[in-house]
Amino acid sequence: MTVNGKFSRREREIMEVLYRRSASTVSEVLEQMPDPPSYSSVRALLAILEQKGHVSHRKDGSRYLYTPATPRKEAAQSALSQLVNTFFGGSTESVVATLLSTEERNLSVEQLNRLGEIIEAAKAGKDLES
Amino acid sequence: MTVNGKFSRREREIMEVLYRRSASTVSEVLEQMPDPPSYSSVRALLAILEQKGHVSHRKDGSRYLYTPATPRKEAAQSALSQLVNTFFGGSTESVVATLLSTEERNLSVEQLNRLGEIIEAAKAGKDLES
DNA sequence: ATGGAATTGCTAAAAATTTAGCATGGAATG
DNA sequence: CATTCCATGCTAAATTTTTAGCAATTCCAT
Repeated sequence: MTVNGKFSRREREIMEVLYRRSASTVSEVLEQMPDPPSYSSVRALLAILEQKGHVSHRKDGSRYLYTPATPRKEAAQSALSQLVNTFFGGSTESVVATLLSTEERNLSVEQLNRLGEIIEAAKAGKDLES
Repeated sequence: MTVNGKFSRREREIMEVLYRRSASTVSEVLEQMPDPPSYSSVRALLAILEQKGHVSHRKDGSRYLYTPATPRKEAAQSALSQLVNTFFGGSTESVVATLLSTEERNLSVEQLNRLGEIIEAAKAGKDLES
């Protein structure tokens, strides 16, 4: 819900940049934007986002560094559940399957092994509960 | 990129509903919307989305059934990569880890087993390549 | 058939988003 | 220093999004 919520198009674009890069200056945000607007626009949008409480800034010399107000981890979980629900009917399995099958993301054997371990660990955790 | 792209807030909300439910009438979309606008608005937005090529409609008796133009599977992959990149630095492992930790309580041992199998299968596929 | 309910086609207006640009102040450079 | 470059504070305007509502049409139950 966090990067979805009620953001406008540009607001969302900016939030995404901030989550990809963490603390960023206006110019940095601008550079990372697709179909980038003017410098002025980015500034205005950041100000709005700040006023709404989604972003905060601190001074770094003469310019500002902007960061998302809600921590990446939290936002990530929220965005992930949202996505699992809209596109995968809430099925974690489907997500993992898709994640592995997507060609671009061709995983090495080592990576696959680590994923296996993650799952084993989860199973182990499960056992403790019974 | 598909449910992100350049959608406005309402457009995005509507697309998400359509991906959750596939073919839907205007009223159905309306019902599923958070902080729902008027019936009129939904109709207008659907018309715009259609004109832009993001949804299509067919007649069902006297009303229209709307569906997303790009198939769910495709949109899902696209949205997933987008999310993996913005929040997880492109790391599939992190995503799986988060997926399991967020819903660990809800995943049964059987589900975990199936996930393990999915990974084993991917490994097997890998072997064939060498 | 007939009245009511639901749905679409349109058009116009309200609201929100997005953009532009001037004025100002600090930092860096020569 | 003086000048140039960047970055900010503001304000106003352009554009897009979002909403509202009337008229016409179809469907359904009475």
